Amino acid sequence: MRNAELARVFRDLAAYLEMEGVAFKPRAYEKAAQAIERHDEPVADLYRRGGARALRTVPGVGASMAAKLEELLTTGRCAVHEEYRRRMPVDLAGLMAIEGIGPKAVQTLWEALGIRSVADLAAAARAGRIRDLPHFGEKSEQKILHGLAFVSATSGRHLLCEVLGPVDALAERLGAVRGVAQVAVAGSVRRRRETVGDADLLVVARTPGAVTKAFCEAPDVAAVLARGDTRSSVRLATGLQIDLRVVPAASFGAALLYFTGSKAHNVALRQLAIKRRLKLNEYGLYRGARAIAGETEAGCYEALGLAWIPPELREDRGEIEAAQRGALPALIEHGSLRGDLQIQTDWTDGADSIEAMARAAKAAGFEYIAITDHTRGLAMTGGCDEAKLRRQRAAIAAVNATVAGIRVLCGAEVNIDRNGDLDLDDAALARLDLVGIAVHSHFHLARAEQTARIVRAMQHPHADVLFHPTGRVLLRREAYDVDMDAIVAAARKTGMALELDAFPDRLDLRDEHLRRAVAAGVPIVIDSDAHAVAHLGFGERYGIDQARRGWVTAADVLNTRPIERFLAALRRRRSRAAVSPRRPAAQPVRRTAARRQA
DNA sequence: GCCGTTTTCGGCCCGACTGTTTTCAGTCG
Repeated sequence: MRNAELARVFRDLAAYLEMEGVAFKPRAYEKAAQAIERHDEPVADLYRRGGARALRTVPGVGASMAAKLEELLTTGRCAVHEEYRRRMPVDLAGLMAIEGIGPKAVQTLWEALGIRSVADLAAAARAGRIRDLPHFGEKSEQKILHGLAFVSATSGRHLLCEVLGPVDALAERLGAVRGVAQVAVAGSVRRRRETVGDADLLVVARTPGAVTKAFCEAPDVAAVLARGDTRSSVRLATGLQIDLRVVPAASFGAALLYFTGSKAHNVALRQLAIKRRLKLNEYGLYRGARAIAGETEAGCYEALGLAWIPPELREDRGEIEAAQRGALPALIEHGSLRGDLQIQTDWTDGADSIEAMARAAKAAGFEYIAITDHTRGLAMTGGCDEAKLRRQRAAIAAVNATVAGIRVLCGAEVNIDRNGDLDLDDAALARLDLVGIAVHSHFHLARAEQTARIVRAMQHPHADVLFHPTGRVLLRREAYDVDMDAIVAAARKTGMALELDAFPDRLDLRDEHLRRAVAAGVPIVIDSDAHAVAHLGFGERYGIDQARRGWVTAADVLNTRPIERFLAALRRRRSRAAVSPRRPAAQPVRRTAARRQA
């Protein structure tokens, strides 16, 4: 059993206990579920090595939970969980994924209307049967319908991070088949879109039958949707559809171009070809009946008078014109990051210690990191107040003294309150090497108010970086309504950096916002938002991809710089901010006023 | 149910919002 499956059982138990009104236990199960999910190695391996005693080394797992884990790992079942499920056989995770629905709502919906699934809920809401339930009303019903619409609009799509592994594994499997000359991943996966609907693989092979067989009979395949010599299609157990195309070597480049897309990019390229009295399709670039390119992508671009365009840019957002002018950006490369500036530890809601994070970051090749635990406004994480930060400063100094080869900076992820004030006093902020500021509450303010609140926080002279600027969670929560042009303008004016939070379900900023920011000359930082040692690679793995989609170069990113140059940039920003006029007091903002600010 | 540099028993999870209510329950971060 994988960690994610074990965690899921514990999450269910937390929800069932919550329904019973049991105190404290739900939180305990929730915490343990999180620890299991984040645990570096499979908990199953831990058990194999050290038995039930070893299970108790997972934080939040004591005797009772270790026994349940042991039962799950040895029998694949948990009697308590099954008993709950027998009494209330509902899709807990699915229903609770809808915004505004928690354990108690699930219970009411089940007991009053027999709702078991998201589909049941949709039917009941559309029939107007929700509004008459106790503690529900017309507005709750509307909210559920809205939540359902959001879930269905995103369903069928997958996070890039969940797709890369299985797709690469399948590509590797095909590459090992005799007679296969080339394998490539195409489609939106190659363009590194943050979410993908399906994946495309391209193969050049002398023996299409053998490749097709290896593809359709791969271990993860749940269903074969189509099976032919040039095109096959399967669905994995995760629901992801993967298409395979077998193409001749002479057409490989043209096919790769065609199947990488985007559609808009392809249309623009074909129009360009027509202007030159050429024809571009998935088999090649043709003048009359004669192919003048097709074997390689670069050859196709060249014959169209273009430099080769990196896949991340192929969205028809000006990349073709830039390629014509020879003005494509020198995109940031993997391996460019020297620092990671958003890291949570076990001082708040992270899983690992400062020292463990420092050692892991050093091993990953970082030269510096900033510890940025939450502040007191985020009470649920045990957020730091001024005194706790003073103690942490001493702990960080101790780590700097013992761990050589990496510099650990004192920072914080400081909460922005409703008025745009920060929840630490100025003296404490001034002592920090790096002040990240972030919104964690009041997501549903009107656009003008939300924007004004964040802009006001950005004007604080001690603030260095705006963390996860839009607050979105991919496939789960929309970004809050904020005027990004106003945020970019404020960053430009204050010299503040905007973060690309590379946690794979955030990727916040998104591509277009990154592009606007760098066009305005706003510095970017790319962070992992690590809550555990295993997360430290996120910046490198997902952040760089996303940054490339945003036309970002290494020079735009502060944490590509060596530590001294990085710190110098922060100092320049702070001295600049210190002489700028006092921030206006918080006051109700009219829509027009916010627009002028932009 | 877990945990321990005040504790092996007694704390943990708190504040704000929303929608449903006329004083509160549920959800969220």
